[in-house]
Amino acid sequence: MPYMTSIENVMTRPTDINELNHRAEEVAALLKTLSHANRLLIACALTEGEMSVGDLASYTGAEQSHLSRDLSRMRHEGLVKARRQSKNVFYRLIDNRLERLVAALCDTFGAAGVK
Amino acid sequence: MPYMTSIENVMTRPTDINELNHRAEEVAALLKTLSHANRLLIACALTEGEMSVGDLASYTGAEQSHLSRDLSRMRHEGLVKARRQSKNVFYRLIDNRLERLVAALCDTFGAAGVK
DNA sequence: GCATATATATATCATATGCCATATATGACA
DNA sequence: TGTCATATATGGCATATGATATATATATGC
Repeated sequence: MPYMTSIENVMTRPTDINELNHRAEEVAALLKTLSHANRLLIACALTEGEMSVGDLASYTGAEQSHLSRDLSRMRHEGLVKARRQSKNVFYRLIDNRLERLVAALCDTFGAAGVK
Repeated sequence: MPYMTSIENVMTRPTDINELNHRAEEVAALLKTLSHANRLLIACALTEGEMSVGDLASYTGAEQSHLSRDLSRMRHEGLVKARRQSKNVFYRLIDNRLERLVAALCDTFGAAGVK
C-alpha cells in the first residue's frame, strides 16, 4: 500500500471499508431512483405536499403509464405512499431523507435545479 | 385538464414544462453519475482535496480498472480533473455543484451516509 | 527491459426506458 | 344492473444503457 496520503481520512471513516461501502450503496440506491428526470420531478413536486397522479401529470408533463410505473417503483422502495380518494390516488413522501435531499438539491441548483 | 389542485405550483415554475424537464434532466444526469457506490465514494473522497488513483483505491476498496473507468467517466462529464505527477495521477473535483451536493448528502445522511 | 501506476478494450449480462396495449377501480347515469 | 367515462396500474417487447470480469495497453522511472 504505497499511497497513504490520506490515511487519516480512511481511518476516521466508518471502521472498515466494507462498512463504508455498504453505506455508500444505500445512498447510491436512493440517488439512483432520483437520477431520472421524471422521478426527480415527482419527488420535487411532492415536497410541497400530497398530489394526485393527475396533478403530477400536469406538473411533470410525463406520460401516464410512465408516471404510474415510476410511482410504483418509488412505492416499493418506501419513498412514497399512496392514498385513494374516490377516483384519484394521492401520493405523498414518506421518507424524510428524501425530503431533505430534494431540499438540498434545490438549494444547490437553485432555480436552475429542480424548482 | 381536470386536476388543477396545484396549478399555482406549476405556474410559478420555470416558464414551461419543457424548460422544467430540461433542468431536471441535467440534475438527474449528475445524480446518475453519483448513483453508484464507487463513484459516490470517489466524489466524497475528493471533497477533502486532491487524491491519486492509488489513494482512491485505498479509500474505496475498488478494483483498479473499475476506478479508472469511473474516473474516466467523471472526467468526461466535467466533474473531475486529472493531473499527472511522475507515476501518479491526481484527481480533484472541478464542479462545485458536486462539492455542494456531496456536502448536502453528508449533511442529510450523517454518519450513515457517505462520511 | 522490468516494475509500478493508470487507462482502455472487449464480451457478457442485467436493468432501465419508451412505446403501446390492456386491465382494474371508481363514479355517473340511463 | 349495465354501460360508459375517467383515473390509475400493469404487461409485453425492442432497445439502450450500465455493470462486471478480464485482458491488454500506455506511461513513467529505474
